[in-house]
Order: sequence, then structure tokens, then C-alpha cells
Amino acid sequence: MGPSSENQIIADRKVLTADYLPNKMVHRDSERKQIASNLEPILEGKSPIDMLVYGDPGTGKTAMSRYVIEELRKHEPQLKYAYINCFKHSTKFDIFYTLLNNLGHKMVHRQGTPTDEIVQKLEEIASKNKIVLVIDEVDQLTEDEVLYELSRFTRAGLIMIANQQTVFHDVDTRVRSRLSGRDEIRFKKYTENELNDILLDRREYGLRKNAISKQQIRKIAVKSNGDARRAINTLRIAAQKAEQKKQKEISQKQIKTAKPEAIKKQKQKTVEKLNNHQKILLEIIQNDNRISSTTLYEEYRAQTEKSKSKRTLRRYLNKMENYNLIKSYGKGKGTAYEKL
DNA sequence: AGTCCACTGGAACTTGAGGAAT
DNA sequence: ATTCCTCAAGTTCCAGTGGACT
Repeated sequence: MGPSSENQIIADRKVLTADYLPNKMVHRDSERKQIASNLEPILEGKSPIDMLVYGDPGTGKTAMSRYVIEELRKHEPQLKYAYINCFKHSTKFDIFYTLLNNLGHKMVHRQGTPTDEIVQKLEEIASKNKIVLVIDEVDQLTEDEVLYELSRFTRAGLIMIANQQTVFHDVDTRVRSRLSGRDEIRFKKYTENELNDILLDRREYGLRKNAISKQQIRKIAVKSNGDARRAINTLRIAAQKAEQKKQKEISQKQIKTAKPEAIKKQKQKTVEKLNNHQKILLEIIQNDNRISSTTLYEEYRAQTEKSKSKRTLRRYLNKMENYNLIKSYGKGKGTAYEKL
């Protein structure tokens, strides 16, 4: 949807989404160069350096990875890349299958195809072509095997993205040694000034003139806690509110109410990824301020028809803790869960 | 300072679905 | 058709852990 003359506030909505890739990244210059120089050997047919890109949410890890790859593609259109989010795809088969598909090789069949065959196919492509693999939310991986296989593709660029630097601490030594030559790039939280610049950039391309003042932009930057995703979402939600009311400018109140909505929306997105059993668990936990493992299981069983086993619940709960929906306290006898 | 046992998480196994081969 | 594979998701089993309670 392009700009419409009827819109008073929003000129281009997609510019106001966190996933939008601007044609020039403001800030993070040293990180950009570092990623680029690690990948550059690919252009000469040499082996690139594997990378762990880590930092808090909304610090530009994924965006910068994509940006650098797009820049390189301008010089080398042959360069292809595949992106996978381990939050959505966590098993070995699923990951390699999706990576292959993203590289445009859709000949493999969904079922009845051995995983090894898919891995081999990807390895073949990786050795013959110039490719970069972006593995996002690598901390959500359940099988070390995936990292082991990926690290074998020495000709392919490998960018692994995580929140914590310690993501590889408990993978087995075999995998760790394979990844030992990796470069680690930290993305710090944005400063207020940096966020301000980012928002000004989005304003220029996404909003109409005078839709929002510099002071208001600054206010959003200050309140976003170094998180660009949150800042951009806040700007968009405020803009949409003003647009709906057919105003010419965004009001103070709309900015104020946009932030909690932006946070809430983000959480909702996570909850939507849960299955019914997981949602019931979450609901039970949210209705108590602290619930013991045993009580939680009993209540869950009371509420469900075909209840899952305790072991499965434990898996669910771990997953939800990783998603930052709940928090567990203690081990052994007194384990309890709380909402976040 | 020791026993008890609720709770954890790894590993092996089962189930069910679905494509391929016969 | 049916047999033979594969996979994801779940279950069963159990050694290990560490809090609670003596």
C-alpha cells in the first residue's frame, strides 16, 4: 500500500514497522564493518568467519545482518542468503528444510525425506555457491546437532544471533570447538540520541510533514529503554491513533498511551505461538501470583480433557520461561512459577 | 549432617501421520 | 493396498539434585 493523499499523518506505513529495512542504517557503523569484513572473503571464494551477534532485543542485530548482506549483494548479485528463526523452527529437520526452501530449492519433499539427505543437499549448495546463513534466536535451538552441521559448511557465511553471549556455554565440546574460531559482536542498547536519530529517519520517510514534532520524537526515544523495536512500534501506534481520528498532528496523549500498547502487542504475538495446553498453563499461572509445581499440575489436569504428562508440561514451562512469559523459582521440592 | 522425596531433565521408546516404493 | 520409511510430539523411565524437615 503506497502513500495515499487521504492520509494526514502516515505517508508510508511499512517504514513504521520494526521489520522494515532502511536503505541506510543510522549508527552501528563499527558493527556493520565488522560483520561485512567477516563475510567479505565469500566474494573472493574464500571461507568467511562465523559470527555470534548478540545483544538485547531491539538493538538491531537482525536488521544489521540483513542490511550488510543486502549491501554485499549490490556488489555480488550471485550472493544468496537464507534466514531462519529458531523460535519458530526448532528441530533439525525443520531448520534445514526451511533453509533450503529459503535458498530457492523446493524439490525436497516434506515427509519421508531423511534429514541427512537435506543436510547433504544444503552442504552441496553451500560449497558451490556464495551463501550466507542467518540463524536467529539461536538460543532457542534444542539440538546441538544443528550447530555442528552448520559449522561444517565452511564456505558459507554463518551469522548466529542471540540475546546472550553465553549461548554456547552448555553445548557439547565437539560443537564448541567447531565454533571456536567465531567472531563475537556485541550490540549494545541504543542510547537516547541514537534512538532519536532512528526515529527521525523513520519520520522523514514514513510520516507526513509536521505530523509529529522533534520534541515528541525525543520523548519516545527517552521512554523506549534503548529498544528500537519498541520505539518504532510506539511511533507507529501513536500515528495510527492520530490517523484514525483524522488529526493533522499526533497528540501528547496518543504518544503516552502508545507505549504500553506496543509492549502489550509484542507479548500477544508471543502468546499466539503457544498451543492450547500452553495457554491454559499460562492462564493458571497468571491467575496466581505464585504457584507450586504440584498445584499447577493438578489445576491443569482439572481443566483439560486429554491432559499431557508431567514431563511434557515441564517442557512447555521451560519453553514459556525462555519466551519470558513466566519465571520459575527454586529447584527440587519447592519449585514455583510466577508470571512475568 | 542425614534422610526423605518432590522435582528436574536426559535418553530411549511410542504414536500417529504422511510420502514413496512395491 | 500395503509395506517401508521418515518426521514431530509425546510418554516412560530414571539417575541426580537440592530443599524441607528432622
